[in-house]
Amino acid sequence: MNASSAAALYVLLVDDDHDVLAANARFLRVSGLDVVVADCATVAVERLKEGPVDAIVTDLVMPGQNGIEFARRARELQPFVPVLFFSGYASVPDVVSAMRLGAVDFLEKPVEPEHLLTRLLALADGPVGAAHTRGAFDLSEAMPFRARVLAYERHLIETSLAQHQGRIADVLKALKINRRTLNEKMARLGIRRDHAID
Amino acid sequence: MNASSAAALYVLLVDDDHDVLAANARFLRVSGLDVVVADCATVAVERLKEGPVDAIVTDLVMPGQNGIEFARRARELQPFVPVLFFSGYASVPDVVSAMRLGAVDFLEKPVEPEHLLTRLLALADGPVGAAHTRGAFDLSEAMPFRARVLAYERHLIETSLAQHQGRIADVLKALKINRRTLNEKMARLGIRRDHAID
DNA sequence: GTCTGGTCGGCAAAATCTTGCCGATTAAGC
DNA sequence: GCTTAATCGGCAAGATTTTGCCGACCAGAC
Repeated sequence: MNASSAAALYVLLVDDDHDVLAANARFLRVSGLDVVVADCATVAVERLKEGPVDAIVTDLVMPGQNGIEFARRARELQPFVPVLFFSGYASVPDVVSAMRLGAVDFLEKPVEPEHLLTRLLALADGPVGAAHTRGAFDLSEAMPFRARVLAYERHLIETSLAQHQGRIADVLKALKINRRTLNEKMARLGIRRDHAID
Repeated sequence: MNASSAAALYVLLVDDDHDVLAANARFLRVSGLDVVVADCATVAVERLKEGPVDAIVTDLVMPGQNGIEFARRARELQPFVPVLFFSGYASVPDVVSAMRLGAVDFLEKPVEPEHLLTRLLALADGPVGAAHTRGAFDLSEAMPFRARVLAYERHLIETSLAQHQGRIADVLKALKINRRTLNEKMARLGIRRDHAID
């Protein structure tokens, strides 16, 4: 929460450009964060093996192992660490890959230190990787409990229905649910079994 | 709807460019999918209100409501539907927003119909981005319906509890649920509100 | 035509869940 | 000690949901 006290964020900063790396590291440090740097994926991985960090900030494009590869490796070592990418040449597919891999953010180069700091601090309060760690389900406070549960029921049924090409009998077995109950729910939730034959 | 032929994917295609819309729709149809189109977010939302679709493919940039806004709205109506964006002017932040919102994919314009089809079919078998888009909920078929719904309820409650530092009163408001009911559920599900001080 | 497998929906009893009312408990303040 | 705010849980009337039983449909097989 507060970057002032002893609970400073411990950040691993990875960038192959030494000047940028140093500059950013310095800025973050004077801003109260604990920063450890690495100029390539290999070094960064070594660093991760030593112990947990609160966040990883890495360039996407680096000689040797690229950011995505590195992030994948990092996830193996520390499954829940938030990874924040930045890149000057990010293509849409790159960003998609990164986000799928669980990136919590993606900044564009040149990275403004203040901006980076803001994002990092944001990680601190807001339930971090919430977005992907938890799924698109607990979208904010928007929907009331009841509605969400119903939505989930609908999802389960529709999914199972699709998975079994709409054969009720199979869905029944898969979901271990009473036929009458399933029928009732489908009626209530307005689920039609379009998924016809195949 | 079209229940005659196959267990076709039922796709909602949204694009303000009528020509592109028509062309893509045609291609997908001859490829065996069921397609319903909309030339703006408003129409698309109306369509969603009518019933579930298997996937939504939408342009990111549209007059009126943009794709992100639309996706958010769509999620309220159908929380689990996979949303696939495409855009020709996607900026990195756009892609980040989209992915955070649970997009399963992001294509660049011009969209090659074959490519789009491939991505859509990919959704069909292996719930692709499932891991994070959907959360740990519709994992295996293992658990029976009842159990899964309960697990989801538990998740919702625990999440909200954590989000409000264990203050029941706040959870009540957030989830719009009766206090007595929440208490009952917590007792039934064996949820304790440990979440002490921070 | 007749039979069979897969589905539906009406009905009603049984099982559950929801919720208002009320008193109890605990921690913090006055 | 007394008061207030935040929670809990017992109880019971109501509201909903779940299910078994039964008859009906429809499509394909015989």
